[in-house]
Amino acid sequence: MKRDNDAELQFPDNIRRTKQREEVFRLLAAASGPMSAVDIYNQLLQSMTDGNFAMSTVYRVLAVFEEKGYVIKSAPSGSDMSYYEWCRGQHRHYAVCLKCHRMIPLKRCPFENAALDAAEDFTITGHKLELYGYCKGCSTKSNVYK
Amino acid sequence: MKRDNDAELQFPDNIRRTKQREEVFRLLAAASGPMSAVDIYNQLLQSMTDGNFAMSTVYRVLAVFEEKGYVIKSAPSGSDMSYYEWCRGQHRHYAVCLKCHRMIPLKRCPFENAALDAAEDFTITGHKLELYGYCKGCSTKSNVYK
DNA sequence: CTTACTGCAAAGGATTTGCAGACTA
DNA sequence: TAGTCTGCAAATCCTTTGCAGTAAG
Repeated sequence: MKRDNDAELQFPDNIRRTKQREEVFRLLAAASGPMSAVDIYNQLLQSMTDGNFAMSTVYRVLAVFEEKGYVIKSAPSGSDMSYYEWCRGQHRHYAVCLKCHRMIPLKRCPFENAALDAAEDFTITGHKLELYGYCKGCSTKSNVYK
Repeated sequence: MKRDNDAELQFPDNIRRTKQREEVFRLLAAASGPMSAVDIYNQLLQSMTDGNFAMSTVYRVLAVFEEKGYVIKSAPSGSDMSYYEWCRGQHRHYAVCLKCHRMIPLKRCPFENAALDAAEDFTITGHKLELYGYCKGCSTKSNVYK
């Protein structure tokens, strides 16, 4: 059931392998949604009982992955930091919970190949869609603010 | 032709009037698209020949406007700062130029009231859509990167 | 062995906050 | 006048960068 995401993902072979990069890759490959640099850093601190990890290394590794096109970086409204996701071929869209900030992937892109009569004189190369609201857990807790 | 945006916009009467707030309001009301706090600050420095304006005041005024629901704050991908727009009733979507970062408003929301079979167990309260690409001026300059 | 990568610490840029004085209602 | 708002400067938070040591190919 999780074969689509797990089994096929491999560390890219046009990037120098280091322990740090492999660790970041492993986390992103196993993640179900985008992670922040801090998320990654904290998880690495736990799993890495040996050497130390620097926050700056996380950012640098992510920058390399993004530059090579293996990682997508995004900054949802409401949160003031960036989130990173391993690129699994086709783009993804998310429903972002206004309370816990979890990003829940949509099952498909609501646009597909529909011709958008968007702005004139504009060459569209991509798009980003986020739905905002409350996830199952948060919507039942009733303390919905703003 | 510009009546829709200009003539009807008025300073909200449930907010204390100060010169600074009126100035920020005036700029946002006259703007054709979202402005950053720095944009606002710079324009204010020019028009305000008398007193001084503090960057922090701009942020505080914007925060009040947003809190009261008069201003929408957004953070497009590619830029690392937020943009603010006076809320004109219905929400807007934008085409964001990857080069000059201009945000060009779309003529209509591509969703309208279509039922999105989005994520299950998720209560949608809003959404955000951005198209990325190149505006007329930038696409003809051919130096398209990334 | 050479070049690229990492950890550490310090720097940067956008945004926020503490505080005393200024202004609105 | 009472309470809110502002300017200034310092502080935060996330992210980036300089530098010297370390590891990959």
